[in-house]
Amino acid sequence: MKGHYRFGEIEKKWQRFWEESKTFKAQDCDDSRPKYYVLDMFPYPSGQGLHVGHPEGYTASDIVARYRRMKGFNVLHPFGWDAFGLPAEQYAIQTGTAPEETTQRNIANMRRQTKSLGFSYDWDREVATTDPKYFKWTQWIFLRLFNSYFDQAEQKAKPIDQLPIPEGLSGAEKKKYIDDHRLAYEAEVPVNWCPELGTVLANEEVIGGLSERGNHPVVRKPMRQWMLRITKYAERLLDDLAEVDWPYSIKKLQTDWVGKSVGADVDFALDGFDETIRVFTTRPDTLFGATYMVMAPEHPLVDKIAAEDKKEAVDKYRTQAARKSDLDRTDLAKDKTGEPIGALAINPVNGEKIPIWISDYVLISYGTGAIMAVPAHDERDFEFATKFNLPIIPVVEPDRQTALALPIPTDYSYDGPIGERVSIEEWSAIADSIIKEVKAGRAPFTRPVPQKLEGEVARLVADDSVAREEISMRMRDCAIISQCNAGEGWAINSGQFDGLSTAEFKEQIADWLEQKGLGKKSVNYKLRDWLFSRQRYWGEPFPILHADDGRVMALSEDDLPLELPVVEDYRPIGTGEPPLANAVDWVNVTLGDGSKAKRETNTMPQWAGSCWYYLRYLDPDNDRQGWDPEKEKYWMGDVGVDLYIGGAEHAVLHLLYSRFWHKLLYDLGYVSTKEPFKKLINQGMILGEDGQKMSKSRGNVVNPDKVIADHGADSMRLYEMFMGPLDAVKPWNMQGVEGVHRFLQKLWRLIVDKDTGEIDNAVKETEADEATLRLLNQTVKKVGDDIESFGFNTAISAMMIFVNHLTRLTVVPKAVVEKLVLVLAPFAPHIAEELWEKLSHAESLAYESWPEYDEKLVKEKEIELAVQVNGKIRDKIVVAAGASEEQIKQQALSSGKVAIAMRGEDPKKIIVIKSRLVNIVV
RNA sequence: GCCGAAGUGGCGGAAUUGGCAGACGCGCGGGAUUCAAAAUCCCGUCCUGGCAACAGGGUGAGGGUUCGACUCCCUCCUUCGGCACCA
Repeated sequence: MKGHYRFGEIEKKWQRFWEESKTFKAQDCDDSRPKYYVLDMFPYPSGQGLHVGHPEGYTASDIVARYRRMKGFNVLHPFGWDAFGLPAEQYAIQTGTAPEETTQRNIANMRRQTKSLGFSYDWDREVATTDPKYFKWTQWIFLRLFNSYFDQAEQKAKPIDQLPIPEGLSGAEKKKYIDDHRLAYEAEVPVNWCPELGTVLANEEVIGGLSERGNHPVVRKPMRQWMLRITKYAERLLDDLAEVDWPYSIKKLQTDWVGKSVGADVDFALDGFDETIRVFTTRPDTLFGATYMVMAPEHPLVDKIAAEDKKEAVDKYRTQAARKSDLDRTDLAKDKTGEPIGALAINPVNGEKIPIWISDYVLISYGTGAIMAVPAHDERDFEFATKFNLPIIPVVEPDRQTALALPIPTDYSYDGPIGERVSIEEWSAIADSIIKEVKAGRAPFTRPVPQKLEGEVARLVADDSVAREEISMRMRDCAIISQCNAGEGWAINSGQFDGLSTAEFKEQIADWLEQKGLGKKSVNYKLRDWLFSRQRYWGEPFPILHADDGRVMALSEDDLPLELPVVEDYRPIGTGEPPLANAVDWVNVTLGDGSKAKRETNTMPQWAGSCWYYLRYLDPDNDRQGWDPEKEKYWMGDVGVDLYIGGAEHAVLHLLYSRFWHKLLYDLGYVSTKEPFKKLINQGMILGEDGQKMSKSRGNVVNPDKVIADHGADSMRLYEMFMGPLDAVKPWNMQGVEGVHRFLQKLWRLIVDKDTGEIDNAVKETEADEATLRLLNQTVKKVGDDIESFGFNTAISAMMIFVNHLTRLTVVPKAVVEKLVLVLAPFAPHIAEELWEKLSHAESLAYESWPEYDEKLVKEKEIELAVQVNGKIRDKIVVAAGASEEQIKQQALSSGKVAIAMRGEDPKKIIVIKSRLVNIVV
């Protein structure tokens, strides 16, 4: 049976052909064609190999790449390996196998798997982040960070030698000043230290305060770390999101991660001390409601101002708080803890003395590490105040709708120095007095009535709506006090500011504070500087030397790459020093002047290599530069990477870090766009056949090698695209693979004679009939449109419909199947090439023009319209495509079924939607 | 708790963005072919009633807007993903 669809042979044949002919080699700087850069998020080469989730994104990007080539674009479609990573290091610790070796083996296997799917990558541009020829430039970019500072006024990075240095600094001060402005700097920051394992753990390796492996306790321990000043770019990272075409949800995630809040810094004087405490608040309009102050336990001023008799309690609380990991803190979020420190702050707006507490719900790392607490209008402060019986003063009156939604107070009371004591028992008395006032003729108010009061007083003022309103006005403070209201509204209890809206108040109080020298407008971000060092072996070494005299020196560019030393033992040494500290010969360096220095023994995190790989693809073999500026200009053009496809798990960190590095490179003139990735698409996760996440322990992992062996790469590609929308989470179904495989079989049999393997006799050089021609044009249009809008599943469906149509014909016009083969090619390239060859074309179809369609032939000649009577379909009519509204009306009314449904009544209105339906309203 | 996405046949999913709900595929039922099977082809397949023509119901639940709602608005429920005291 010569003519069977032998996908195995065909796929190998064409993969070899593409590889040998370098069919997909991208031409640098070819100005004769528009460029198109399609990028996949490169994978970590794991020992598990490829899983079926990988080819989903890769197939989608490959379809676009192949489609764009046929549309005449010069396409850059590269691939590579994010090859540094923990698993290889863990394997090294367990077995002694060098991570380099493991990594090479895994890359070889995954490269084989990736190639077996027939993706049109330009393999000549393959990169691996672990290759010294690659990480030389990762280190080079680090040096750019180290040797740059951020000019606040111009909002951009500049070379450090342009940093203006204040007059009169000593040599040491000057050096410190410079170091304090570098975008890469060293700092003592707390990390997850596991004494038992003698190592530092990543956050995800710590579960409930214990190490993931071995369940040993983990503590926060300050250690010297490299940090990157990403926070300097916070504003630009937010602003430039407007320039990119990304899913809304990803933009939102990034926005929230940066976490900009606008508010004011306010200085509170201390009773009995010269110092002031600065707080940051987004609600300066609630200053009059600040009834106490909270400082983070770690706040440096605490020691100084704590009262003698409180010191012991304060110390105790601090040690407790220090022992909590970040996780513990959040676990205990519900139950607030704290300790008064016996000092008073003075509220600058009204001179009230308010107590100062410490509590771990205030973070030292955000804002100023101290807050003014406004329990009436902040959930956390409210919780704290009710627990510790602190006063609550409402200073914002919610609008009517919000007030109505507030539950009625039950038994809340407090004994604070400010504000009145309120309890449910007193309500009747208050209500009585209100009613008296109302009867005395006070003006009406538009306030809601607390429901619980209604029963008691409604009787008295049954027919007096004015009274009801008045009562509710008087009760509002009770309602507000009993419940925290974080919303906006109008100022009350706020002196001369009463009556202002929240927005107006914020404006005015900021000016007022500034005038009095008590505060100013201020902006804060959640974003923190990037902890950029790891105590690991398998990562990029820092190109940094620590001289014995304390100087920190960068290697010169000529000394790059700084390669990893060969070591015997991949474990960290017990002190917490990274494994590189074991490599004594590597670590110790004699400088040109004979003095000694030690190399940095931390390594860079996995993010480093993936931050800029899209640039290395532009010029992967360049050993003089990270990339050639001309090539960068050509491929990155005005918009950067045209299409970037990858998993949503990188929505925040990878994309944010990449954007940060790109902006630095932009500031220094190495790249020509503000943003690296113009359009971003996330592929959704593929679940196992049981609808669960694929995992070895569940035994529901689908092996791509097996799918390809059983059904072929084309079927695999087609199925992954046919499953549903690219970004949806969807379960695998092996019978679905067979379904698309049958489609390819059907197409094959349509064109190839099963005995001879030649073109089937039914395929003839002949004119297509009208219906076939119309469907062909519709299919070509649909497939093209769907590729452009990433609707691959419906594109495949359209091709299936067309193939089903063709199989019913006795004679199949050759020109028609040729176009079909061309539109199928991006999806199932192997079978398409084979059929194209059988249709007697000597050249690969990879650069064949995408078929044109004729808009006139896409349109139907006759259209079936649904006829509704009062919105219910009663009949269908067929009209000519160009029929007028009047003609359609007449034809609709002449239907017998319609007449019955109308029951003899006259049409009140007839709605005609051309090419859709007619609705007769009676 | 907050934020984001999504709920459509037995299953994956379509629906020109307010206009014939269920395209296409899977599965299932029936038939053809075959000594038989696989493969292939044809017919059927949202639910209820009916031999049928047909009638009624139907897109997580309830309400609303509209001649007309899977699509827009309000309330609620469920699932998935992210964040976690950020003042």
